[in-house]
Amino acid sequence: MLDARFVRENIELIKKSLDDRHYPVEIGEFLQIEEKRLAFQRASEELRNKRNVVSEEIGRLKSRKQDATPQIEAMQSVADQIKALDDQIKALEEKTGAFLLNLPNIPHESVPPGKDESENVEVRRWGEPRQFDFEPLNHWDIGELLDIIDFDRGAKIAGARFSLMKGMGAKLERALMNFMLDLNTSKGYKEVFPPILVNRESMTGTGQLPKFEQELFRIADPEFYLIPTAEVPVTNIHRNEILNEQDLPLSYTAYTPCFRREAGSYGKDVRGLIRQHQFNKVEMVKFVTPETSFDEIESLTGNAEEILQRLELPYRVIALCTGDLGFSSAKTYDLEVWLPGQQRYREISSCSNFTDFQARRANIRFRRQGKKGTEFVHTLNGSGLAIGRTLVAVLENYQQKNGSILVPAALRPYMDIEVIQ
RNA sequence: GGAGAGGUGGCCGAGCCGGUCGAAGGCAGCCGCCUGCUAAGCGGUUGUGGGGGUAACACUCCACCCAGGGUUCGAAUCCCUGCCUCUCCGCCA
Repeated sequence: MLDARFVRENIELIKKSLDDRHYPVEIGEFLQIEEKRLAFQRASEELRNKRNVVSEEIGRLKSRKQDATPQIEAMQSVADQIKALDDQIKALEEKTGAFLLNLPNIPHESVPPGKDESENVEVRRWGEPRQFDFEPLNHWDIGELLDIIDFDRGAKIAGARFSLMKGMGAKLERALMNFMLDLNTSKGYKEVFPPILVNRESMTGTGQLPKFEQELFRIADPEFYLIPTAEVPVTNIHRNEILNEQDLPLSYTAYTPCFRREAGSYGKDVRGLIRQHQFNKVEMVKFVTPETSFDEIESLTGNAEEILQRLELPYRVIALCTGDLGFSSAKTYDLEVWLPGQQRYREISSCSNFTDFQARRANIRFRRQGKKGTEFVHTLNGSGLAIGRTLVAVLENYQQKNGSILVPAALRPYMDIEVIQ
């Protein structure tokens, strides 16, 4: 969320931002409503001041057993006026609040302009796609041939876009989680294991609600939301808190299952593990001071890249353009891993700087040493990495002619075997 | 699931038969004084958000005693709803 006063005073910047994002929002009304709201607020406060002064006098009179009837009668109408004004203020606030909640973050100046994903910019590549002396298989074929991924039974148990990991497939999944958590904690990230059902406030704090309700699984009674990413519970660790400058940056890593409706993606990636309703992910989340956040996104992305490097999986780094940038993000790098079965790079991580956008929604502040007042922190997060897609990449990149899978060296301590067959 | 207690400032903790309570007291922090040093002692000071104001301070107004409603001229104090914590009983592990 952006600050109401900031929007009031920087309306041209907001217009440009929305334009860059190709994000149509009607902002004409906002300024007028705000003006009205402020005028009503001033009027209401003036009346309250009057009421406070007279009420105090009434108290004094009564304690001296003197008559206060005229004062009380005069204040009755004032109370009514205040109430009427406050009702109007509340109605106006609802409008401006809804408007602000649906306003996306402002892209950073370094974000390449563009209308959609076709104009994203490749920043760098790492590793060479392997040359196969046979026709590489898709991971779903590999998974079924080795009997380590069972899509039919996943569908029987739950439905489409669910799968059952078996034997070495399940173990590989677990090995990847542990490998990533160990690497991240060795880089200074604190491991946490948060709730995966969260309340409405948390979902609003990180920006999933109210705009993206249709993406989420919800439990009706009592009301809970299933997290679509660990970003939600982990960022909300510090919701409504004031942190100390010397404690920043705070870095967390968490493994959680993630749940997504994937509404509107019918027909996309229907086969395989790429797009599931439930998937595992290790996430990294940072709380930093404003002046460091654009350096932090580079190091955060570097941390995610190192996971792929250690697994020796070829990938490229993509800078999302303004038109493809997520709602809450000011800048995002996607990591895309090479999938031989599909002969293309596929997203495996997304690293974003949300600047103070989430922090303002979630009210996460910090105090500078020796200074009065508070500021909003900047929050960042990145997948490090999506487990299911990493497993896909391992299967497809490490497949051998005889149908077996070579276990990447980095994972052998976690797998106790060298080959899945 | 049944019964009860409670949620107050950075922390502890009074107030809770409505009025001068932004809130006693203690601790912690900060600034002075004192002291050969440390400790103790003495005095002062310390929240957040939003308006107005200022070059920036100052200053000033409003709101905030878990959250949201209500009663009242006036609510930390009374009423309702929700959330959370704790205790006992029951149930399940």
